[in-house]
Order: sequence, then C-alpha cells, then structure tokens
Amino acid sequence: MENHLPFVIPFSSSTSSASSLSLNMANNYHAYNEFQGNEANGLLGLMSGMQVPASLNLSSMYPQGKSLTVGSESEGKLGKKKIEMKVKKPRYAFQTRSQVDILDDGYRWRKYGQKAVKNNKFPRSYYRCTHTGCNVKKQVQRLTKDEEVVLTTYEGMHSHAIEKSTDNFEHILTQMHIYNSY
DNA sequence: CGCGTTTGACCTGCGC
DNA sequence: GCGCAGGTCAAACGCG
Repeated sequence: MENHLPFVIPFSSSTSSASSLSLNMANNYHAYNEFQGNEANGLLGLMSGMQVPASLNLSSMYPQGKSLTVGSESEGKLGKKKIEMKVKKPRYAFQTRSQVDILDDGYRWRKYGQKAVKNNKFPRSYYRCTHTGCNVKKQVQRLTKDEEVVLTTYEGMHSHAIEKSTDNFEHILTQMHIYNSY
C-alpha cells in the first residue's frame, strides 16, 4: 500500500518568513495561479489541480523565504553587479514514497551539485534542465525522518515541450494521493 | 567524442 | 566580523 503518494506543496519564495506549520498560503497562492496560467505540460499540468497541505516541515529546507535572483543564471562568481529584481519564482515541492530518488518526468536533467543537508543524513541533489534556454531546476532529497520519502522541489517553468515519454511519470501520478490534512 | 555525474572549492546570505 | 549552511561552479572523470 501507499507506494507512491503524497503531496504537492506549491510555495514561492517571499520575504516573509515561513515557519514550519504555517506556510504563507495567501502569498503562495498567486504564484500558484501564475503557474497555472502558463501552458502547463505533463507534470505541471497535472499538478495544478492539487491541494495544498501545510503539514510538512519545510523549515529545515527553507528556514526563511529566500529571495531568488533572476537573470543570467551563472554569475555568482565574478562579483558582477547583483540583480535587484526579487522575483518570486514559483517553487513546487511534492513527496513521493519511492525506492529511487529520480522521478522520470519526461525532461532531461543534468546534475550540477550535491550537498549534505543539516539534520538530514541524506544529501540533497541539484538538477538543471538541459534544454537550452530553459532554466528550470529541481532539488531532490530524501527525508531522514522517513527514508522512503523523496522530496522533490521544482523551481521555474519549462519553456519547451517534454522531451520524452512521460508514461512512467504519469503512472506515478495516477497513484498519487493528496493529503488534505494531516 | 559527447553527455552526464562526481566532488571539492567557492560564493552568498543570515544569525549571532 | 565570523562562522555556518545552502547553493553553484567547473575540472576531472566515467560511460555509451
């Protein structure tokens, strides 16, 4: 039972702090709507109908809403001028109970980093969509609390079509359950 | 050879 | 200002 499961947590980064049980849903919601407004394909389209539980402790992951910078993605190093624009980039997290970390969602991802996470014995992996011009990222981590649970966080929107069959992922989605409350 | 992963170094933001 | 934690870069490496 409950092989694949759980839940989708749309959240955006805002400057207000989000403590563990009270994600700022009002804030999140318009990011959520924006998200839906775009042509969603595959995963995103399917995700957009889902409910939002507020029962996940995200505080360890996102202690306080961070402001993301947008622009050329690769200018951390040279100390160039910082981009002021603080855009709320929609981020969507969901959990699946799975033996494998990688969900095949039809896009091609390149791993660009892995970090040990505090209070978590499993590392977090960072992936970027390999499609040129597409700046979507995702993070994948396993929960210490429940080793079978994989938390996947998507950030940004794909600007292109899915590149390969999503059969596998759709299969997973059909088995997802939504937690309305904890 | 091309593409993806690994991994240590580096950067940045934040709290104390 | 310092140290920590999270996020990213990029060279080296592995594999088909």
